[in-house]
Amino acid sequence: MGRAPCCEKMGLKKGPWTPEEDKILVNHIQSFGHSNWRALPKQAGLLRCGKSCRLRWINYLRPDIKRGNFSKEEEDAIITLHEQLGNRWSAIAARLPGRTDNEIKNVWHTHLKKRLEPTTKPEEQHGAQAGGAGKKHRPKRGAAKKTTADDVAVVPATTAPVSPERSPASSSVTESSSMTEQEQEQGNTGSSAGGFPIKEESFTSSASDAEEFQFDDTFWSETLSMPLESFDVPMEPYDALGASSVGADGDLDYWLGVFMESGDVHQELPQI
DNA sequence: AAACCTCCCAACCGCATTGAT
DNA sequence: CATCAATGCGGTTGGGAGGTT
Repeated sequence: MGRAPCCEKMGLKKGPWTPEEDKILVNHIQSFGHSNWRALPKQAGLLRCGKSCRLRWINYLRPDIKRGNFSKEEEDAIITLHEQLGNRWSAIAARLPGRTDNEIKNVWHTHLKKRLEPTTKPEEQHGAQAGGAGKKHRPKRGAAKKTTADDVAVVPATTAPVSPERSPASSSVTESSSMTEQEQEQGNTGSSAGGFPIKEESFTSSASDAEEFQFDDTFWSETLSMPLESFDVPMEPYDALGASSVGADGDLDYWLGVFMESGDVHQELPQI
């Protein structure tokens, strides 16, 4: 129904986020949580709409996001999950800790989909015709661009438990109304995390703004073990990943290490 | 060495759903 | 019960970067 007016208001900025904006947003969420996305930009002093802030946070700034290329296991998991869930990216993302629906969606459309294309499976992989511009068979650019960690840092157990189960009965695809209880919990009712198991679980036990605050606060203080005031100092997570998407290698390793140690990641894995 | 082509990622848009009043 | 407001989700697009010719 009443659709949010969103960025139609004049003066609201659009387009790529600057490191400065990222900093402001992270700092604000870190301090006050994100109970109200609509009001958040005003409170934080950002010339963005709440929707944009939310997207930026969920897809990029959240500390529990795993960046870098997808491992083979993750890709396989996505394929399997997609067979079961269809294009319900948020539901798929809920089963891949650290991955966002947007990211998964991108990966799917960029290569997984092609890979599965029945008729042209191997050919396409080799680049339809090795001749021509011959661009298709080149190694993933992401690998060069991000050089990350990906294969190295990817949480090993991440995808292992993911695939097979999920009540066969519910495996029909694309039914928006035939969600399983699990999905409903994870995908839809996710108060604010929009299908992120890590956060979700943390929140479901409480589900109040206060809790969200606690989560963020706790998380940041634990992982960064640095006071908020020191925020002037460039923070690895978003700073390094900032608008230019500079290599996140170190960051990824760093965060993964932190999560592994804290046990947060593993707790979420056996989700299926 | 330059130009062209393709790919990938981040962000936006609009609709659907849910919750509150 | 109906309406409004806010959030969540999926589809689509634009810009930047890298590779090949």
